[in-house]
Amino acid sequence: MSNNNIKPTEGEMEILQVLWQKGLCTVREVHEALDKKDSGYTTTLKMMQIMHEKGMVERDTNQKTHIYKALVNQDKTEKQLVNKMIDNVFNGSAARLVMQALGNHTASADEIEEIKKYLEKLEKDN
Amino acid sequence: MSNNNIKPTEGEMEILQVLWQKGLCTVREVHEALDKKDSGYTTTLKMMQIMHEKGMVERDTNQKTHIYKALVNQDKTEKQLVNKMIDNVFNGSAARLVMQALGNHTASADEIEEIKKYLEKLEKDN
DNA sequence: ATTTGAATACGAAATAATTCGTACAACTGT
DNA sequence: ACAGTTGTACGAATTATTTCGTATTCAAAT
Repeated sequence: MSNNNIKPTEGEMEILQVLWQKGLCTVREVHEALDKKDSGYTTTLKMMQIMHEKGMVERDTNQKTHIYKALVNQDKTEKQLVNKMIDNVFNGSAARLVMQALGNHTASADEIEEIKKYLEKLEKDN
Repeated sequence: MSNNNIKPTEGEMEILQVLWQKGLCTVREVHEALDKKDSGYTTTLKMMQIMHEKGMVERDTNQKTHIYKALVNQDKTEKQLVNKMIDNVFNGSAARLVMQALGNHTASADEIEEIKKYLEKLEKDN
């Protein structure tokens, strides 16, 4: 129960996405990765500053151009969001979420194989 | 591409949840199903009125006590939200979402069986 | 008929999230 | 040294969402 009951906003999630993927980033790198034609550079800057205040990211301010890094844990955050969706949208049924996810965004044959393996492993562990 | 690019808010989702499950509902029924000690009856009422303006629900106003019914499609909405999460949180990988969902909210043995069947069906259809 | 309770309508406050303008600081190249 | 460019800081406007107070309507029970 340690620290985070963090609930990133949608905009924050987009930024975290980039930080998780790239590790260390300047604001500009993040902004470009998001290539939002709809919102300006200072918007991204501001959001990252707010995330810093909230303790979601840390930054190195030794250089003029600051370097940001995610502090919130990716796996934990993903779990949180998925759980929330399961409760919130699928009335607690993980299975329903899974089927919706697969029926949908059609997973490739490889992905399906991978998932099957995963399921077998889960069954063994019970 | 017909009508909805609806993006229900979190509060709206909670209400839709109830409507989908029960079919027809009064405001009070919805409010009670949500048993939020934190927000009052008129809040739920107002939200449902707004949802009506947005065309997410319809209502029968023949009686004093209005009867609401969801207009947005459950399956479609779920798909939308799941897709969004896949893109937004799992960089496009449905498989990653699935594993997160399973590893997590541990699905029962029955659920796992069900999912396996589903996967086999998917494979045949390719 | 009058009171009481349960409903809706509606405006507006409170809160949260996003967006941006503008000022100023630091580096770059001339 | 100075102009131009790129960066951060920060307040404030905008927009979205949630919440509620208050007025009013309707129906039922006294």
